[in-house]
Parts: sequence; C-alpha cells; structure tokens
Amino acid sequence: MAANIEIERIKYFQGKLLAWWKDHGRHFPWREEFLSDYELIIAEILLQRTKAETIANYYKIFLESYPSWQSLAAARESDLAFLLKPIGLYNQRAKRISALAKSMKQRGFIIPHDRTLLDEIPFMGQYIANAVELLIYNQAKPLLDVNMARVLERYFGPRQKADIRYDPYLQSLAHEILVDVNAKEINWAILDFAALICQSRTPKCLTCSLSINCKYYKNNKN
DNA sequence: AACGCGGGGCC
DNA sequence: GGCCCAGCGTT
Repeated sequence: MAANIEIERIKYFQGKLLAWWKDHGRHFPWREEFLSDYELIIAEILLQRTKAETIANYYKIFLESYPSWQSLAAARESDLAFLLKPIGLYNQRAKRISALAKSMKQRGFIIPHDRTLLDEIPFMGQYIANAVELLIYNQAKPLLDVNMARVLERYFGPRQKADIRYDPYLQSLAHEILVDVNAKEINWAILDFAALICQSRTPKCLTCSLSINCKYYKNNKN
C-alpha cells in the first residue's frame, strides 16, 4: 500500500510545516488583506527570480510610481526599466510588464476566471496564473517555484524532468500537498520554510522539525 | 532541454 | 569570485 504510506507522509509534512509556520512565518506587504488584483499581480512579477526581502524594500516605490494598470499601460518602457533597475532583469521585465498592462487595458482591466483565457495574457506564466487562481479566486493552486520544488524534492524525492513547469511528478505532488489544508497558508509556509530552514546551499537539518521523515536528511546524515 | 536575463546578498 | 533568488519566453 505505497499510496497510503505516501498519503501519511503528506499529512505529516503538512502538519509539521503548518506548526512551524505558526511561529516562524514571514510577514510581507503583499500578504496583507484587501490588496487589489493589480497589487497582487505586480508583487508576483517583481518577485520573479528575486529575493523576497529585496522586493519588500522596493514594492512600495513601484506602486507609488505606477498605482494602476492604466498608469502602467501609459508608461514608457525606458522609464519602467529605469525604475526596475535596482531589482534586476529590468529590460526584460519592463518589456513584459508593459505588454501585460497594455493587454489588461485591452481587456477592460478584467482578469479572467478561465485558465485558458488567463494563459493568453502576455507574461502570465504558470506560476503567476497559479498565484492569481490561489490569491484572487481562492482556488487550491501551488506556488511551485524553485524553492517549493527544492523542499518537495528533498522531502519526497527528485523530479523527473529538468523544467519544473513540465515535470508531472512535481506538478502532481505540489497539488497533493494542498489537500485538506488552507491552500494559501501551506503555500506560504513552504516558501518561508524554504527560505529560512530548507535553504539551497546550507539546509538547517539540525533545527528542521521534519528531518526525521525527510529523504534528503536520511541520505546525508553521517 | 537549454539559454539569457541582472542586481544584490551571502559566502 | 561563484551561487542563488516567489520565472518566463524563446530557441
């Protein structure tokens, strides 16, 4: 009954993680209540390939310069790139954010519920589309980024494909760990746990409350 | 499957 | 100096 064992592992993983998060969860401006759809989506874009702490100090600056889809759609790409400079990826991000804002303007600033329509919006990749469904439409979707992937792979086992987006194992596992818990909380818990404990280069296995059942820990303990 | 993008933080 | 970071579109 390998399937049942895996279910038990998932339940243990969820319980320990949420218990840890209750005491150690991080606090960020984009996790506040009552943010607009615009503010939520901008946060996800700024966060791409960029440390959350970096964006925590920058988020407000961006929103003050461009408080709405309208202002963003009207912006010159060069101005946008200049503002984005401190956080990196600025030329690419300026181009893509601009295209996204103009597309939103065309759509009457309405974010579609339907995933197929969501995916048609430029710069609306898998991660951001999941974030929209999770944070705006309250669906159980994973924030499956490089950090969540690392935690899942260490605890449950390695991926099958190089690219997270097309890996069936990581994709299904990331959905399974959302079952029977608050999806928003467990997503944030995993991201925080990845940043504070299950770090890429120096995982803190000695203070990790999940290490007993972790494959990575079992394989590496001396 | 592999690549470029990018500054800043941390060894 | 190298590695890493709430990815993505492109080739």
